[in-house]
Amino acid sequence: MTSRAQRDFYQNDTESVAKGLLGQRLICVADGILTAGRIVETEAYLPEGDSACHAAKSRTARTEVMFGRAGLAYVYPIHAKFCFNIVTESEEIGCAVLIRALEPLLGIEEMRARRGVESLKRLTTGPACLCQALGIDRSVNGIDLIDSDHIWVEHDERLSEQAMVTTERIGVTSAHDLLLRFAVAGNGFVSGPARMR
DNA sequence: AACGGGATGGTT
DNA sequence: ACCATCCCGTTG
Repeated sequence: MTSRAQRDFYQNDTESVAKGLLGQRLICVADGILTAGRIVETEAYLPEGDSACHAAKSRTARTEVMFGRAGLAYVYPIHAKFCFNIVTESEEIGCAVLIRALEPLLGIEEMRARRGVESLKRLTTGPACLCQALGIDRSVNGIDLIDSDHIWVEHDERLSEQAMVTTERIGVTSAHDLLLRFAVAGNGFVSGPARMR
């Protein structure tokens, strides 16, 4: 049984969506090859009071999709790599959830080929790593996850609060006080202590 | 046109 | 701890 996440799932406050995405499956078809992983780590970027949110700084060509409808993919380049986000809340509100890590489920050999590494642990741990593994690039920006046959989210188990851990976000240089990183407690594919700053 | 700083990740 | 690498927003 499979059920794709619908618009109403994303049309929610960003923190709730970030938590709700934990345990769900991200499916991507790139170059005719399907890869998938279980979402185990996310971060929320809020429309208000969050100086680390791209949309909070400026509404430009880069961040325009963040102001679009919930369920759109927001892919931005950084350091010659890409990060994958899902837009949340309402149109004209700039916010999104960053997907930071997956547990590989399908297409693992293709992930290895794309990543150029053998280690299962290193395939999809880290936002740019999972993009490379799934074949997510600039062309994914703006795709609607609700009706795309290229990339979407399927519901799996809904995690309890006790099954999650909450921490500060990784790599941000402002808004350190906000606890907006969520991960599956004890999951080995969550980006590790070495990256906790 | 020039400049500087990343929501990174791999290496030393 | 360092830095490769490049895009984007800002400034001049």
